[in-house]
Amino acid sequence: MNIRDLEYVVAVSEERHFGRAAVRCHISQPALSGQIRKLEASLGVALFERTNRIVQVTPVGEQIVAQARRLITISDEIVATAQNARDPFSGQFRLGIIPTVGPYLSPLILTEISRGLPNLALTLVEGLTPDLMKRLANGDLDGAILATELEDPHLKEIVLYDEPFWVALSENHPLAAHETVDLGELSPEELLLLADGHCLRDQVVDACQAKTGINNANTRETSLETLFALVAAGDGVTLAPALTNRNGSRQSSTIVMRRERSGTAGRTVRLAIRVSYPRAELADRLASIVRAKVPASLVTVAN
Amino acid sequence: MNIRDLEYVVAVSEERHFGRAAVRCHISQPALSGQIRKLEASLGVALFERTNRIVQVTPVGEQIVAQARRLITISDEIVATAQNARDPFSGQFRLGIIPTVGPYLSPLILTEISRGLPNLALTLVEGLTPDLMKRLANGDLDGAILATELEDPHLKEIVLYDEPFWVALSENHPLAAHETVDLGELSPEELLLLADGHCLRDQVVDACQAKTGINNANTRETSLETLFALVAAGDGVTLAPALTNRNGSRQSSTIVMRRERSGTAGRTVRLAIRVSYPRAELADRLASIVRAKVPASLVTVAN
DNA sequence: TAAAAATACTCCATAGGTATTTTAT
DNA sequence: ATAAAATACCTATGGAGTATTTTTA
Repeated sequence: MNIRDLEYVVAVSEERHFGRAAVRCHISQPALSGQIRKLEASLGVALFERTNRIVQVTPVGEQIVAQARRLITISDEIVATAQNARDPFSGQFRLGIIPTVGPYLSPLILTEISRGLPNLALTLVEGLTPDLMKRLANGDLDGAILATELEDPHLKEIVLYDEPFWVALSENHPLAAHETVDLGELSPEELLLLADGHCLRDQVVDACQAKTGINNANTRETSLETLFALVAAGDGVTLAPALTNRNGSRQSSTIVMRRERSGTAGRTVRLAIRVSYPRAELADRLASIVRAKVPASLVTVAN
Repeated sequence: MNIRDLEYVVAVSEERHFGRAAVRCHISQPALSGQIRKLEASLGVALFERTNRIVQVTPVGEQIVAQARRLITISDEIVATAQNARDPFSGQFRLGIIPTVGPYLSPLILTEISRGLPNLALTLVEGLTPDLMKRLANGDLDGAILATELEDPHLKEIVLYDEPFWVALSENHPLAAHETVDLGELSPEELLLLADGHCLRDQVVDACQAKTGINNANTRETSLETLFALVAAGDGVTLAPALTNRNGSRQSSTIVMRRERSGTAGRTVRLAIRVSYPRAELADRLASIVRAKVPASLVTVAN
């Protein structure tokens, strides 16, 4: 057996196609077929059932793919450990980030990261929470910026900041005249929500205690940016995380944001990493940069 | 990187000697040196600091050795998964067993195991609890029969049976005349104990509530068998697990065993395996054989 | 018949061997 | 002086390539 062979197995199990898996592994299809075949022979079990049209993973195959993923993650972590020893702040870091944080946080921190960590190759990956968590646990990502609790015991979090929700209104909306808005003053019908899968959707529904009365009519399958455009157009209102605040910006003069009166609605943004991730020092450093660069007027920084 | 290379690293870290590590890995010393050297080059860090007299593991080396151990365990588990799929009851099983269980349980089960699982290559390894737990977690063992709680979250247990403690006395001892013995009737001075490290020692001390009054004078650095010889010779008394019972045996006519009156003193014997161990069916089968073969007159079988 | 995996073969990188040298105590 | 790791050099296994064939939906 061989770590590379196991990577081939994982690739075939994901692609369900020897040719595409071979491309992904940067080898030829016959080489991949041969290695898989030899591994199956040495293990004495068939990992895949293939015809010329379809590749299926056998039940044992599924088990071994899962074990192979764990093994490959450790193998990557050995490389990360070595990298960390050579220079804790160099090498690669693949950072996942959810869509309701990414566009607002990235511009605040990227300059300082490339200034403060010039030898770090940071790769940003935007995705929804469940996908990012899976990829983080898989070893596909080194860290992820999320806004929900981590149930997975293999993951741990570094809290970054608490981010209140503001009410986003058209400037023509009657409530726009007030300094603050009570969530009770919003009608469930006018509340616009992101699609399922966005943690922000659930958090906004929670905050408005609007479990009843919410239906598909409230949902827009778009980004937060597009939702703002709809709000500006008078299509409705929404709750938005503080970092999206654009009061006073020229581009969006028809939208205004008002503080939520109770000050309790909000979310906690954190950096999630695997508990076994060996570069704790680097993760802490990235967290510090975020905490330093996020405006204290809008969010409450941790620690 | 390479799984075999990582095995070499673990071997060198344990032997602290390239020559001996090479023997253990069944390769020549130059081959081992070369592979380690190449791995260090590819990782960019020194794993070992060697002079011609001494080999030391660097701090990064220690981290990587720990990761390598985990990786190798998964690699072995992949093989076990395949073995399990081919035939759940064949292949190898390395079973640890503590010294106060081994000699009494083994003869009861080995025949049935080789009869019921003819294709299983069972290897018995006798050792003290902490050593067996470490080796089990390391992947050195596939299972271990222990009599203490498992704190390690990577391990889980299959309860085998509850085994009461009996009082072992010389036949000339005054209490030998009674059917049962109250632990309060034993004087702390005459109580003989195994050495530290045997879980039975602590359990006996607990059962006798004899924390005070126990000192080195009670301790004999021997096996339970030798302790019985001392008891037979009138050197003292001890508490012994039920399966050691030899009332009526010819060889040891001068020792008698009496039930402990309250019936509460005892221990739970269990089969410990890693939670990630893939051959649960095999472990369960081994546990069933133990439960079936252990005399219900002496112990309380689980489930 | 067409797409995909398997087979046949060739090549070369590298793991591992033996013989020897270097090094530090 | 000696034990042990490093170096030099050689061999052979096996991983990966290209060209081609087989297979089945």
